[in-house]
Amino acid sequence: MTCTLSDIARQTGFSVSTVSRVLHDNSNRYKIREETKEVIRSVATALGYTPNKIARGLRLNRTHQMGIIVADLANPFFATMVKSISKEARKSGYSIVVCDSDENTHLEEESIKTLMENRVDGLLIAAVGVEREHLERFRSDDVPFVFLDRLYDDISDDAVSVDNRKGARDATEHLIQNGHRRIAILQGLPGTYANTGRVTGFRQAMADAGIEVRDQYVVGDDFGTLNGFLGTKHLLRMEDPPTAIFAAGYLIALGALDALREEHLVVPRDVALVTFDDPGFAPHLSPPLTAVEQPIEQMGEMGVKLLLRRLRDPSSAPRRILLEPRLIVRESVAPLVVPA
Amino acid sequence: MTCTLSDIARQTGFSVSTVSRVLHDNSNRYKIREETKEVIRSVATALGYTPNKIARGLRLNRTHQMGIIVADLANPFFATMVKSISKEARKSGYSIVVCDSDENTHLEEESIKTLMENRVDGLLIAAVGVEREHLERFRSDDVPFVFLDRLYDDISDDAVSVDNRKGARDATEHLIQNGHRRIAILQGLPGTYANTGRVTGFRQAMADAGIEVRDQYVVGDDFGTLNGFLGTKHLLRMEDPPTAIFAAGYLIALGALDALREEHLVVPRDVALVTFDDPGFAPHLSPPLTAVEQPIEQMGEMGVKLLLRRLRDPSSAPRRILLEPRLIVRESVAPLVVPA
DNA sequence: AGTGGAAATGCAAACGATTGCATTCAATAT
DNA sequence: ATATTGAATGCAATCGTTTGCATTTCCACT
Repeated sequence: MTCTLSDIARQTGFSVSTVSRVLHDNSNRYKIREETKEVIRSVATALGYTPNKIARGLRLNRTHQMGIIVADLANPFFATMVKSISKEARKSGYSIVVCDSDENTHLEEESIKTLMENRVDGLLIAAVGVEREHLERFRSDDVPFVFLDRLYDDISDDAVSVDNRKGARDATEHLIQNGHRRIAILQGLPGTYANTGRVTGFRQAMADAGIEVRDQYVVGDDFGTLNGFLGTKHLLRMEDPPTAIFAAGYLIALGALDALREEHLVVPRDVALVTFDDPGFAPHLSPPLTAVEQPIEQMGEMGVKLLLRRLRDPSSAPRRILLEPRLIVRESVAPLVVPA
Repeated sequence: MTCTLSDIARQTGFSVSTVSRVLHDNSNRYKIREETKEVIRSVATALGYTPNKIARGLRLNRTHQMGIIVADLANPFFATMVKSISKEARKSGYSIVVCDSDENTHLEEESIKTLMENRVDGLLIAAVGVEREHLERFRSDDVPFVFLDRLYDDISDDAVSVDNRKGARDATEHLIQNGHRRIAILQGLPGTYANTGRVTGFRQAMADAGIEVRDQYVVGDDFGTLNGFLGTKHLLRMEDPPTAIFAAGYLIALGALDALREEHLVVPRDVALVTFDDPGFAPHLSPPLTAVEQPIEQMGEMGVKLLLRRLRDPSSAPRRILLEPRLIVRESVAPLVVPA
């Protein structure tokens, strides 16, 4: 039996308007006698009044909900991101409606449609990232989008991501500084924002050090574990195998680790390994994995802030923010020992 | 410029009622001429009509949103659960509003309040699980609760969890069958539903095998990594250290692994290790970890189903479902070799 | 021709809030 | 005494739907 403003009005003898003003309007535009405020407030708590955001949303055209779409909630990366979004959104009185697109463009489109029907005030989206036509179709000035993690180069919305190039460069330089020259990269899905950045950073670091990157040292085509496993096996079978490997994602690194163990190679003694992305369990692997940590929480937080800013000031210029990742050195890279 | 039913009505010359019936009512209670249906539908798509669920929610007193509260979204366990909830909910046209209580009773209460204000149709909650008074306070027949994973023994709502006792028994029996007698348990937070069940299962298995469990073999007080680390260190310092360890959660197991490595003990040669909970990376640890896998997806799915059933039929008897976990044998347990 | 009934559609109230524009009343100023 | 003012409150429209109850039209049947 939820109670409404008019229930309180009836009980107190005041009008619905007055009750509404006492309970919800904190701008001091209306003068209400202290005494009546008290009466109304006490009756409200007595009846257990819970404001109806649905009704308010209809009237004000603001639901105080934001929509979130991520490509895979079961991925700790996105889960952590959603957690930080939730925390930041709550601070401003927003709730989040979460959708999982399951790395599927069609479900992504469905999700957008649903969120639009729910009249969310804005949308944070970590897009699947291959196609984008369906995104354009829903762009409207009414409901702002903020892109997270997975960007499109020429998109004109607010966006937050991580400097993939920088992270990859740092990781690669770390290998180079440890004396490695024959360095391979296990890449993710070609054409995606993340992969392109990471491969580019890798190449830059190699070029800066004056090392040629051999074509056969660039292997893989997917961010999954199996790809890391197969890619590593492939590398190890070469007549001139690499002494160090840079994995473009943590699942890839797990696959690499499996392959190396299966070949009875010890990390870092026989092969050095660095990975992009630093999942929580990385310190507990053996050896603890050297990894590029992404500022995930910060990304979620910034995303919410950008969205809130746009809701306040819809005409402000869109911003694109690149956060800095950080190389965390643990024990999976050792100086190269040159065979005597 | 979102378009409404009345925009379509104006364009087509029909009344709002008729437009509404064509676009949303698929019960054949009203007869509408085929021809007018077509006209209305085509104008609707031409104008890009998006139904306003807020308005509809107000009228029908149904938002088609369900609220989810989990204790920690960054925990892969809950992330996976939310993912499966999202999938199952979408099938029935429901969206999910997600809150993270951060293992904090006060935030949990706040979350419930927010979700109530949002007028979600029902609530799925993986509770923090120590206190419960705040939960009772919000119990109402209007908004049904379904408890997930973390239950209270005497609660009268629908609930789904996992058979912790059975899982712990299976794990312990596996150790016993491998010849172990001196078996320790690293427990989680005492007093929580999960911990109690797991400890009980452990004790049952030991009792059934006629092995006495020594008090000093039951250590720990928290589900975190540090607790696993410290607990293991403690066990290893004993004059009569255990030959096998059962960890009540995966973070505990990670800590145990760290401690064992630090002591230069090799799993499973020197110490056997089983854990409750089977995170995705368990197969990639060295050694691959033998673990009790929980049917997480199924739990989310069942939770949604229970909630939907109750929404359809509010007076049906509450059900409490216990799902079966499954021991996955990998390589962290070996037969005990008795020193000659 | 009159009646009954079905088919097709419209009217208007309701859901619970917000808010511009009255209205009432008392106090102060002229 | 009257006009002016401001404080305190109420009226009623509005947001976009849904739906019970008309209403209109038309056809079939006696």
